[in-house]
Amino acid sequence: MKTVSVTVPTVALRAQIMDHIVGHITAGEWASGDLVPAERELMTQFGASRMTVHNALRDLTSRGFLTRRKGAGTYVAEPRPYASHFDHLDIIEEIRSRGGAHSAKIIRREIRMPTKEEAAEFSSDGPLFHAVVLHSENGEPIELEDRLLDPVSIPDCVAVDLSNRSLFSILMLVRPYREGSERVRPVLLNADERKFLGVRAGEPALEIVRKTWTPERIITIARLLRVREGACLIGQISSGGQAC
Amino acid sequence: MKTVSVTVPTVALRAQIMDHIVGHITAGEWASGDLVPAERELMTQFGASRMTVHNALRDLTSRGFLTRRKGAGTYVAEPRPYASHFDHLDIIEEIRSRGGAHSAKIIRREIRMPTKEEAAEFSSDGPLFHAVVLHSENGEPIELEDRLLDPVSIPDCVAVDLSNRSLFSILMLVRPYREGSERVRPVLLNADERKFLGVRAGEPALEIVRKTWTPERIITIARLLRVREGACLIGQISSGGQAC
DNA sequence: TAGTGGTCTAGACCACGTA
DNA sequence: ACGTGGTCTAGACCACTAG
Repeated sequence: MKTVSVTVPTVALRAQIMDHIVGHITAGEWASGDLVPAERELMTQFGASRMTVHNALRDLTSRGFLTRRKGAGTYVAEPRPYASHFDHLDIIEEIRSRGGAHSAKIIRREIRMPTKEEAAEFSSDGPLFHAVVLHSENGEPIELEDRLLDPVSIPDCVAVDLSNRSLFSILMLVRPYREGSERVRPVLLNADERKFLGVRAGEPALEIVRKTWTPERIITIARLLRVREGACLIGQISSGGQAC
Repeated sequence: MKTVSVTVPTVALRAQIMDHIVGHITAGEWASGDLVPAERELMTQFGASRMTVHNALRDLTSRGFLTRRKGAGTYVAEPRPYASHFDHLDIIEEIRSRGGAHSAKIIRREIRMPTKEEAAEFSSDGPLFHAVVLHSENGEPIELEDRLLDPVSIPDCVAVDLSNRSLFSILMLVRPYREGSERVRPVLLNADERKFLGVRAGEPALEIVRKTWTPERIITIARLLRVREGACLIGQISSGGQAC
């Protein structure tokens, strides 16, 4: 006889408890508002300590599957409303992920004084960096980027090479963990825009207006006009789980 | 002398540790890839037990602020690429949130056999529920909804009152915790579509094609044509934290 | 080998809600 | 009064990584 050491595929107790509960929810056996077994009950059911059970339930709560009320109990959460998710906010990344070749042409790049409206948007009378860049995929223009930037955020923004890196990705490096808003709508292009983008009148275009800010101030406002492949946005829809 | 009992605003130790770390990250003092103090070090720094420190770090890891490697250490995570979020996938909710009055007109509602392409999409030769609904806000049409639905998901879908509830919200009730994909692009409308929506030729429209499924099968495919207020989508941009 | 994170236990005290 | 979740401790054993 010989003793052989075997790697037992141990599944963490916490994960077992979480799977057990999520399983019942997604299977529809436990509906929204239903009471979930109490911590002390799950302890005996799984032979786990209270800490383990509690951490499993806390995790599921932060993911949006459960709601808990001190003194009352643990309940299956209401499914949160659906939301759609779009990645690839950076046109250069988007093109690369499709396997295309990106090129950019700088149409304008200057530091100038803001108009009254712009000064109000940025809550500042200081000069603004204004860039207009035409992005192309495999030689075909797909996005016209018109961007205003508070130079305070990127002091050397005038020196930046706009053709290889997008201003967007540079902002991400300098100022991660920010927030913003986005407005998407279909528009008709004017003659200048059509000329730059190389499309004929009547060709539908997508306008994306994006504002991003730090807790203190607006950093940048971008107006993106997209045509051809660029005018098509692909997103994912999700709900229920996940804290977003 | 009298002893007065005071409610001390105790901040949970775990939260203190989390705030401490997130603070250093968002302030830019700890950059991506930097090593974060080890659990045993934070224990002495905060006078906390290892469980408390560990749970704080695990929480921040699940939120995307940190990455951890067993045997190596805890590091500040790379900021994840930006993503934008759109709520209000339900046109009726969207209109209500604007304070508008919703009305709907059923243009088509039938159960019919699928075309070859549709059968392939649904991986089923069974009959499909096909509905076309025109949604209006304050009397003005803003969305033309063309929806195919696998009747298996909602057996009594033919009986549903489409004017007060959207099929979307009903699906949410019956089948929460699903996923889907969404494609958004600007389009030109044909004569029929313009007639229904009451817009003139050349008016830009937004097309949204949405597919949602359970782990097993596709439930529904919807093609939404949006004009006027409906053609404008407002979303939020976020990055850095949060596990999505 | 020393240090790291991953996991778990057994017990404790507290605040809260229900009855 | 009792059961619930919220929080924390002080230990323990393990697997992994690095020098």
